[in-house]
Amino acid sequence: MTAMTTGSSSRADANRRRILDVALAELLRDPDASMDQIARAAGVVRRTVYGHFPSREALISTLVDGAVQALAEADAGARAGVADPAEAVARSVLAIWEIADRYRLLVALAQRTVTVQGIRERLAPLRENKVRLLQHGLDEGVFSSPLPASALAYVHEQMLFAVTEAVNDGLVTAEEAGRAATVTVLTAAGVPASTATELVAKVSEGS
Amino acid sequence: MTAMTTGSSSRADANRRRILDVALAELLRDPDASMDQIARAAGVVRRTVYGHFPSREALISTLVDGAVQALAEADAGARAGVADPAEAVARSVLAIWEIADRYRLLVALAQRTVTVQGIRERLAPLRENKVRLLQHGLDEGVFSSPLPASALAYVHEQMLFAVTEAVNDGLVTAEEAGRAATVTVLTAAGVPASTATELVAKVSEGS
DNA sequence: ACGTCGTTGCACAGCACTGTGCAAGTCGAG
DNA sequence: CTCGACTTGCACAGTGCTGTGCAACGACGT
Repeated sequence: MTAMTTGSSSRADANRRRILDVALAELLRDPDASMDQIARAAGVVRRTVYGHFPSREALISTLVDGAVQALAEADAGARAGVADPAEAVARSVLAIWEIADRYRLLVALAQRTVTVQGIRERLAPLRENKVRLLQHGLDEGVFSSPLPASALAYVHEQMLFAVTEAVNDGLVTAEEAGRAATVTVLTAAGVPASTATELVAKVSEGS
Repeated sequence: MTAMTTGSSSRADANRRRILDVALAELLRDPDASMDQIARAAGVVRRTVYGHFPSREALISTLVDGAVQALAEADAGARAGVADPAEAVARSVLAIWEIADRYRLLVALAQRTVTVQGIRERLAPLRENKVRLLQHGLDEGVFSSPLPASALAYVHEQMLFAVTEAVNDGLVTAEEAGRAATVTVLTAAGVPASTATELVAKVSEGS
């Protein structure tokens, strides 16, 4: 009774994790990837996936929950106790960039309203935090933009996506991409290019 | 023989145009829209659509060709004979914004590699022009960015998409959106916010 | 050696969509 | 009115996916 279900469940758990991992990668490549594609990519038969997740919807839902949680933690942790909005944005973007995979999954899935309807809802609190931060910066004059904070949040999201795409196409090295994306996000928010560059250099030097 | 095929072909041509129009709108909403959805939205039976287009692929292809052509013409016309890179970008973005529908269709369809494989190829010349323009601006010092010109082009694309989304969600009025998007694109390219605002005001005053 | 649990392979029903064929309509031009 | 074209409604085969059932197989701890 000491290690009760340690039997084949270790192998089973490993399979479950691997299925989730490979599903993330596969859905990233094609948001409409079938259960068969995912199963084969995980080196497993389709029937086995249904042994772990009752439906495609459930699998994706698990993935989405994990992604949202990872993003929320990264974002919250990065800018805890940071007063300056510009620096908070910089830290936030750099932190989110580290787990851009999760982020892209959400963006990709959110565009098919069919699959999972509640992505935007589950992502809403995170987005609201970002909007508040941007608004704060606009109020203080640190940021400036013809767009309202809520729209600026969209721009920031898509910007991360664009830079990720650029990395995929080999236009930017993965190392530079995070800092470059952050600088671009800040300048798009109206922060002077020189200030943004300095800030990002300062913030990312401790990594 | 004077007006030969004027018979019911006028109605037929009208149908064909309406199918294309409504297909644009429908595929914008859901890039995986079925032939039946499109047909019903056009007030027609599915079988009729197949009377005009031999396959779903052909329909989409026609749509893509039209979109690419419209974009190329708008872009080329907008910046003909404009020397300053910043002004050229401003005019180009404003012009493209006017037909953002077509643009969004391409972006949306390009993300499913399954449907039409050659979108990026057909869009390539347009993108190359943009890259050259951005490079020119970087060389002259009008623009500044940690990203290379080719990656900046991606950022610009996604930015238009983000602002369009903001308009859809009612965060920005459609009137302001074009100018706001242009200013944001310019500032993201490193143009100081004040300069960008002035430039856009000047360029768009003649509309 | 044995039971348990995960895995496999196969088969099946159900669904949604594509593309085609065909007979019966409809509408406008001559 | 009548011809010719476009359109409609229906039926059909084919495909690819989901979710489920079931029997056989494998591995691992005891």
